Amino acid sequence: MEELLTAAGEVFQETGYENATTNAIAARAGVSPGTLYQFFANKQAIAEALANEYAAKNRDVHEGLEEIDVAQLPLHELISRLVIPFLEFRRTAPGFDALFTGSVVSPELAARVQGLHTQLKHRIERVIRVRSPKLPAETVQTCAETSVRIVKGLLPLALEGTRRQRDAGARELMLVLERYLGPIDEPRPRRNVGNR
Amino acid sequence: MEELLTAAGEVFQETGYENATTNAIAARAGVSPGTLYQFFANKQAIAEALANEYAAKNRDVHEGLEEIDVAQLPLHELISRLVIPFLEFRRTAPGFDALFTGSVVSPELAARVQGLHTQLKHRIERVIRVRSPKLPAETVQTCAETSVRIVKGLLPLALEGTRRQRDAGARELMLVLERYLGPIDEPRPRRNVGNR
Amino acid sequence: MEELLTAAGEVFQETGYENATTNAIAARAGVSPGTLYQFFANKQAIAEALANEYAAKNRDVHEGLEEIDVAQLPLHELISRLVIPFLEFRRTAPGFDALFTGSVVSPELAARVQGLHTQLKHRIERVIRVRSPKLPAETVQTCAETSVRIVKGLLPLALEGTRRQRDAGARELMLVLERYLGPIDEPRPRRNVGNR
Amino acid sequence: MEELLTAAGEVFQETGYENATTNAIAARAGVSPGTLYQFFANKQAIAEALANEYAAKNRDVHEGLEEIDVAQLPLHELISRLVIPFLEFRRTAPGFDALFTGSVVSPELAARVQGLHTQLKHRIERVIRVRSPKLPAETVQTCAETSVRIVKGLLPLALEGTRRQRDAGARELMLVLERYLGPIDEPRPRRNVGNR
DNA sequence: TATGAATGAGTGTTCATTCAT
DNA sequence: TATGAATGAACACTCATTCAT
Repeated sequence: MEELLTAAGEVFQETGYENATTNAIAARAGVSPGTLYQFFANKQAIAEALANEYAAKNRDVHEGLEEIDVAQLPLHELISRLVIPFLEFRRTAPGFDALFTGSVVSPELAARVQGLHTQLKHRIERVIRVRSPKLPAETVQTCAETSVRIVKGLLPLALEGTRRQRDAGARELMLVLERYLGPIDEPRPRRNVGNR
Repeated sequence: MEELLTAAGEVFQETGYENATTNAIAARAGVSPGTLYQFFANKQAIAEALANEYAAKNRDVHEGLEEIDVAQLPLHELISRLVIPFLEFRRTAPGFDALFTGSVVSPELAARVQGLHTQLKHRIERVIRVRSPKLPAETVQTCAETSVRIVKGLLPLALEGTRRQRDAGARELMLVLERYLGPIDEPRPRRNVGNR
Repeated sequence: MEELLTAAGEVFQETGYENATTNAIAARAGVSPGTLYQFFANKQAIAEALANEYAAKNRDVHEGLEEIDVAQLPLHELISRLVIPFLEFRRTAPGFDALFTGSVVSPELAARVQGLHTQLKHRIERVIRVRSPKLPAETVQTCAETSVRIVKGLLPLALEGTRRQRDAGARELMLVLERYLGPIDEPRPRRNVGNR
Repeated sequence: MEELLTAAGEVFQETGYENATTNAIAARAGVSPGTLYQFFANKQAIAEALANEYAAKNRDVHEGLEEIDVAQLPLHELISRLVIPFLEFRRTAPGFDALFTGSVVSPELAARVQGLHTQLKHRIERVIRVRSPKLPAETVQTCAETSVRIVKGLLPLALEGTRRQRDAGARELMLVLERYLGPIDEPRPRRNVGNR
């Protein structure tokens, strides 16, 4: 039930995964606890389903980004085009952080949540490979992993506080990425630009 | 009791703050639950004491760093001297992360834990001010805050996995910091070096 | 749940409020502890609900007593009509005394329990005012308060022991009240009796 | 240790027997819990010893009352001479009521406490026998028992509240006793009084 | 299918009691 | 003898989960 996942996301955000009660989630969704357990085997399954939903949403986040843009956009702008939609997605995914940064949850849930991390990392790997094709595979992986960690670490800055603070946070996040990735970035110049 | 805090750190690390039981902590420390409650008023107090202990340890971490080094060392080396002792400290502080990234804890505990963040931020602010005295105060603060977040985000990379992975993680962390801070860094050259 | 209050009354009677355990009450009622807590917020709430129930029962105890009887019945008989139903009620209110004479309970519970005392006192005040309308208000209050205390003090005599002992106790209680209230009692003779 | 019993009396008064903790009693007496347990086998034993002490004190309370006074004093005055010293004693026996009216304590403690009741009853029986020697033994016992209960019931009125309230309470207590015992009282007039 | 009352194991915490010093 | 740190059984209360309806 979509209602249930939405409710779960809200409750997770408010109280954290551990402190969230299944009864509270059911109540928030306007159903009885029994109903909840007809859709989800247990509390953990709710979190897993939520993580899956977020992963799916997340997958669609960069759909608008054409291959050619990835290759030719200046790094600064490319990062904008990557980061801003991601932040937008995060703003609509309550409870994401509660799962993402939650306390030591069970291994299965951790793995599921890790999926979001991996998903993001793969996307960044692809971008780097396109722009810097000569980079050794291992370096690409490291850079992608590091980039994801940077995003994770700076995310709160870009999501919390006033509008102004959030904007500053987002800019800071993009700045860090730009400075970190700049040295390994070798964008191919647009041909028509090169002509002139 | 030091034993109890150690035990608490371990249990927090293993299960997270919420899932840790006071009886488990007591058992780990080899005492009865009653004994635990002679030292700490309640579960939260244990976490607060632990956070305090970590803060104290953390304060001592950079004692060996002379003012003159802060001013004159090449950025790369300065970062080493800052990050490596910090990583060392973190390796001896089990449960630090369970508190640092724990789910929604009580405001008091959150404040106490936040103290660790602030402590680190202040240290970095001082360093930046010494090296780049012309930087506006606000920029200094932003850079420090961002640096702390970078550290937080990349820390797991430098603490988990095999020896080799951890070393690579630590190098990556330092690399990000160097690239991020490099553009604003204006170290004064050593005079005697300049003379020759 | 009525079952639970009954069980609570019994357990309170047997062990006193302080020593009664919520688990024991639940077990006596044939339910699990969790169920108990769906009806009552905490142990104290059980006692309060029980006191309320007793207060409600107690209110109904003298319904059959007509105003005209209060005014005209000989004192001896009036006291019978007041005391005997009250004793009857007490016999069906296990745990009443455990609350009434319980050790230092919380203020709220004490107040609730005090309500039973006050209720009884008000009833007696009304009776005295009807029969001795010239008595100063303060005297009425004092007499009522004293009467309640007498009842409280002699109640065990009328409720414990063999049938014979209880009957004797009840008579003794009524005797004390009669002798205490006799001197201030000025019943109006029935008119038709007086006329002839 | 006298200190310990005094402390126990105070703590019992403040919190009731059940809620009193042995540690609190020891602390109040300025000794360690271990020391307490060298004088008393357990918490109950403290209460028993306290009851014993009170019983001993209580025994001495009416020492000043000569046989001849008992026989010849007007009832009103005799009651004064009995009640007032008793009230005085109660005022110096903190915790007496906590035991006397405490929740359902263990049978042994109840018996010990009952001793105080019995002691008082015997004293009243003797008084009644002296003044009304023709009364059947059973009646004497009943009257004594009832008198004790009256005292118990009205005691709070004579011990609590302001000075004025306590005095009024004491008077009311004596009034009830006088009215109750008056009808069975047959004091022998003083001979020398008859001469004049 | 949806309900929601019922469950009961498990939690944080207390306190009468002990015993090594 | 006096200590007081340590004990651990027991309590009030919670909540993920079940199942008769």
